[in-house]
Amino acid sequence: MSESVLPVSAQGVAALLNEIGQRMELGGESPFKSRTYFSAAENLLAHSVPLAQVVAQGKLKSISGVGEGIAEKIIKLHKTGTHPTLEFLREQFPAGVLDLMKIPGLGPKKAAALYQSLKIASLADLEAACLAEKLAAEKGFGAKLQAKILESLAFQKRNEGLVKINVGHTRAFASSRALRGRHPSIKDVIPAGDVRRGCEVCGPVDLVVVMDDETADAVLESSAEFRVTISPSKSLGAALLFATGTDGHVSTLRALAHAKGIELTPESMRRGTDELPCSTEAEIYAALGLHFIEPELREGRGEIERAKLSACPRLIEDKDLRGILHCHTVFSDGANTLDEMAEATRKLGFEYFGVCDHSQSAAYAGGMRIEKVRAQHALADELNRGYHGKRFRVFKGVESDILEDGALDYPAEQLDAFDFIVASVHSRFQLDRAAQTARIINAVSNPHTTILGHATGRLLLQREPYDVDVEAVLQACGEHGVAVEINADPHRLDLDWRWHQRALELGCMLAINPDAHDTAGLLNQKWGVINARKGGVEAKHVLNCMDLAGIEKHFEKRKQAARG
DNA sequence: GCCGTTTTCGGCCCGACTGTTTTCAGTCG
Repeated sequence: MSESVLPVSAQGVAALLNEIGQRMELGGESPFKSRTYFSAAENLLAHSVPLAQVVAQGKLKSISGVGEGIAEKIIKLHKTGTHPTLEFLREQFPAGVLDLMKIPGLGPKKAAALYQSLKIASLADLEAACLAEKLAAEKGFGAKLQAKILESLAFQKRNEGLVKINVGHTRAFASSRALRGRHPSIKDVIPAGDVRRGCEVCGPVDLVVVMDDETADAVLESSAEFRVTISPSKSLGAALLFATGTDGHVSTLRALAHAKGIELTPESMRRGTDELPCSTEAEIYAALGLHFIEPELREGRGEIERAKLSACPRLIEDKDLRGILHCHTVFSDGANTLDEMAEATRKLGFEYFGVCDHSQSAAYAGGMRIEKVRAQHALADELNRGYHGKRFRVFKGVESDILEDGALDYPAEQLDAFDFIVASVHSRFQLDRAAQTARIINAVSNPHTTILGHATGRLLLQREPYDVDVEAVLQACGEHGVAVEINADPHRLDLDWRWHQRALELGCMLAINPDAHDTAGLLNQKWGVINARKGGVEAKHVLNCMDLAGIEKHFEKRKQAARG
């Protein structure tokens, strides 16, 4: 390592502040103190001015949650990548103890206790202790927790090597940029595989390197997290097709080709000794008598049979979205104000912004009591007066908790004051299937409900969906005219794309919602669009592809119906 | 550690569940 360190980015500094906070928790510091570090990190990330500029201008303390002490730490972390306080804390616990806290059921107290009593300093240590039944014998632990930990370690193992779509994309495009400079004969590097198919979780990076100089192959080697296919331009279509997959899709295509006397390989397409053109995938599908199949649909789920009969639908694209619904602000657990969020949305070219802060039961997320709702509505009215004539509107929404019995979180007269309502489950995940299903059906049967939020509650690679009869819920949404959310947060992407077609068959509209907690989160929309494409969704199926006039009418119609 | 003052220290987001206890601490959302 060289002495001169590049300034650490805001993201890097935020990660280090979070580490300080976590280590303070482990050390038993006041939870208020560690929480300050977490919120400073969050607000630093949400701050619109570049960190280097804020530091240079001495304006760190203008960031909420940053005072004298944390400002000094941010400066040192930014300039050197560390801080004496952090180094001191790092001496108390090995890094592996932080990993323990990622296991559900293990918080800072329990993680610290396990390190101190059993010297558990990694997930491997933890697993060994559980298998040896040592954990259950510890004070404060028991057989149930031990079993739950083993289960979640197994869950992690199943998902080993997988990353969420946003990380997958960053990785693939960064490696592709890096490779491009590697050799002068490289013409292009195209991410394929899971990334190109728009999968919600991605395995190793697949790249197709386009180069016509075959002697240069040796400069590129595949590895465990990296698979490279080298292809000349003339057979790029074939190479891309094979590298994109899935195996199921490709093997069905090959069988189809075989039946037509065509041999299809990653290097070529031939009929007997005749080379057929395959520089694009379109040429290959055409030669096989198929309409072109978009990469997102190539999952071996009947798409080839459908492509024999008709062209694939014009899948939704980013530009089809006209507005944004379901976002948070400082009125609950968001980091930006309502006007910052609305203005950022308008600048992205959208026609409307639907604010949906948490409802009163979500106390942990700063859920709004009725007085706070009134204040937000007054502010929204004021902003809308300012937007008059600018073809932009703020809609007064709310993300209402679905209570245990399926009721929404405000009395009916209050519900009536909102323009629209996203109803979501945030508690009681462990209800049995029948109760959970009945609860959600009850919520979507409420005439005030406009959209069902994150229908299954899954957190990708972190938490399984709650046990619910999705078919029955979608059927109820269809019957009651409730749109089903495709939550575009890359941690969720819920409703799962495998259910999208069924939802449409049952008469549901879909809504692609970013669930943004700051202005940067508005860009989540792109993951939602990719996911919807994977589900075969078209713009006409999506609520927020309606223009401003259209959605005003939709909300108004539902409100009239709710008033009966 | 920050914040906002009833300007110098007390409050900070809190209620419910879960598994462990044997009356509650820790975790979670």
